[in-house]
Amino acid sequence: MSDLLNRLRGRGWRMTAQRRVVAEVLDGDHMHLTADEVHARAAARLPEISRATVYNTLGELVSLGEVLEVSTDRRAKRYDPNAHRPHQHLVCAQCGAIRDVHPAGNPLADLPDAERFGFTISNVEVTYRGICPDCAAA
Amino acid sequence: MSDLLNRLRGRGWRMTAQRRVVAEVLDGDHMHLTADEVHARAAARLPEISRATVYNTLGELVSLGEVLEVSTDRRAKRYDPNAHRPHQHLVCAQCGAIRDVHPAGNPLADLPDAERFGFTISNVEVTYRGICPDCAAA
DNA sequence: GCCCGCCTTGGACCGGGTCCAAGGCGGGCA
DNA sequence: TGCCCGCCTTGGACCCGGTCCAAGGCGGGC
Repeated sequence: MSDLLNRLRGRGWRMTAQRRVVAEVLDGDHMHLTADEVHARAAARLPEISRATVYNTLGELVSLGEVLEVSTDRRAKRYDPNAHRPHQHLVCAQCGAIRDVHPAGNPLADLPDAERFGFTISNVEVTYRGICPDCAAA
Repeated sequence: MSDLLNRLRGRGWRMTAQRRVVAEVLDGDHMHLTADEVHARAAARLPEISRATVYNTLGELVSLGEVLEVSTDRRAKRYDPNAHRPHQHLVCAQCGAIRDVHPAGNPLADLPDAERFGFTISNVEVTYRGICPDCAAA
């Protein structure tokens, strides 16, 4: 559980109360929180923590590859702690709920050479959109 | 060429100089312009046109299904006049260039039932990211 | 236990986008 | 052809997520 903290320490992170709290919020339950939601949860434990620090820390976690940034809409970015198994996202068009999903096969394989226009492709993002069971029932 | 204008008239659009100019800018060359770029090109022909009108008109074209909104980054939305043939996007991670691409097969087919969590999926967006030949050469 | 320099802070700022009330003008009808 | 209704346009204020900055705080190696 504090594997994450250990990895971070191992990478030379100066361990501050603020960083620990942010890392723990993300590691705690695997949701797709916005920066503001992370800030709110962190502030519940460490009331003085500032918005800027949360943004800084999230940015560092992203560039260390410990957390993924997800932009499924044009509202706030969301942070996905599930960075170690490749996956895509399924989003409810109505309530915005997000689920990690694992499509079969490699989505890159679907793009013929003639459609690559000489690009060196490194990454594919797939977003499935639809209505979740809860919204369908309502 | 003014097929677009005819369709819009047919749908009860009140045809104003502003709307005509915005529609023509988009219809003119098939790029992926931002709202501000559309505004700049429209203003070259109709200097008094306001930003608000460009946003309104783009929004209407999108909801009429004549233009697609593309959000490949967290900067400005882009508007894709190629709304009548389904396609995905290939984006240069360095310069931001965007190309329409047509993957083989239906990307939806790759998502097993067990990974759909009861959602009714209506739409899939795929973004391929990489380096374009120009940036690779530089 | 000290001290260097990385981290945190809060508040200003930014950019894309939306909203609004007031006035303009398209186009159906006579 | 001309009038008039009501849809469209305008510019400027506002919103929201995010970034930047200078000053002070504190982690942790020695």
